[in-house]
Amino acid sequence: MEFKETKEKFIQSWGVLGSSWGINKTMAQIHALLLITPEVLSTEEIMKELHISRGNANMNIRALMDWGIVTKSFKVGERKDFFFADKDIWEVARKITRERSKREIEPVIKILKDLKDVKGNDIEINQFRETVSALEAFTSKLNSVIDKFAKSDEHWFYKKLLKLVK
Amino acid sequence: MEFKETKEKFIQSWGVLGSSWGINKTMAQIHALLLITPEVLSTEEIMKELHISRGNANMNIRALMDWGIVTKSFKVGERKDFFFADKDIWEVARKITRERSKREIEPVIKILKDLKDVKGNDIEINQFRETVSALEAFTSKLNSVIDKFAKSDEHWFYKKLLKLVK
DNA sequence: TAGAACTTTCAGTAATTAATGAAAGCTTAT
DNA sequence: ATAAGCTTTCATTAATTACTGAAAGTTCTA
Repeated sequence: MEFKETKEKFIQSWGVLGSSWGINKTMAQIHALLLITPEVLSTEEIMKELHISRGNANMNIRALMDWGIVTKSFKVGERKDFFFADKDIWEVARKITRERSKREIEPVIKILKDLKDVKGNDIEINQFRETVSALEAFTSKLNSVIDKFAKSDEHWFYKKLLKLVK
Repeated sequence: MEFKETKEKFIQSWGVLGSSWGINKTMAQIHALLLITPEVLSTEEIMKELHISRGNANMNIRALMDWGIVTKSFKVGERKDFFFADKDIWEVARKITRERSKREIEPVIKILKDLKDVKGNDIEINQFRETVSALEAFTSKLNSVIDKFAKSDEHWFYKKLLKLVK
């Protein structure tokens, strides 16, 4: 297989994985492209490589910067912006994890905490309270693991993981 | 707040959480409804409660059964199917985790394993190989943790988690 | 302060994904 | 064998989500 095809297959696959995890396809593809590119890339270059429009490129590059996994950089004598991705996969995983927890899990925990205070003694309400409490307990626990992960350094977590899987 | 509203808010929130994790809204809502309902429900009842069509209800109930988190049951003297959800949240989490790993993570690992064998010595190809290897290592590790989790009983994993977070 | 080089926005459009409901398919009872 | 009661399918339609590209905005240079 040609390197060009290999590269395309990788970008493509990463896009598919992204969409099934709620990250939009183009965002995942731009990230994939930057991950495997040793130098920085301009918006133009990203547009050309992925055959996407300026607006689309701009929006998704910004989203990647918001997530903290892509950084803007400059070249002397050039006015254009250039971009590169953090190549440390653990760091990337930590940032994504943290960001998604903040956006998706934390608001749900907040709602669950409220809802489990519902008053009443019907069998229906009891079942409700029990389920919501169990979900809240689970989700909070999960979130605290995520938080720990997000703040950890690679070696600490890696050691722990090894123990866990052993 | 009325119990009815509380219930609706819960179903609604669970639907939102579901969509951001690649599980379709209705599927998550039916699951939420069954989780908080002490008795079994028929397709009709689910349709009425969530204001959805017969086809939609049927498709998503089947998906929930495929995932192994909802079960069909019968009532003596009735021909209709009834459904209930497994109320054990840990068990549900295990099944979802396992299912998603199988559908989404494992195929990607397979592709990454192939791609990292790309031949060549350009700086570009070296960066590619390095990134893909790192992703593969990370994803495989993650998957083995998931697998361990999926096979574990609650107490084993809970104890491990406690240690991890401590 | 004019205009070139570049970035951002956003209304309109396209693509994707989910939902509907009528029809076809089963199953059971007589 | 048939019809009632129920489930499943799937072509059509609706809703959602993502993308485009032209125009407006910004920044830098001279």
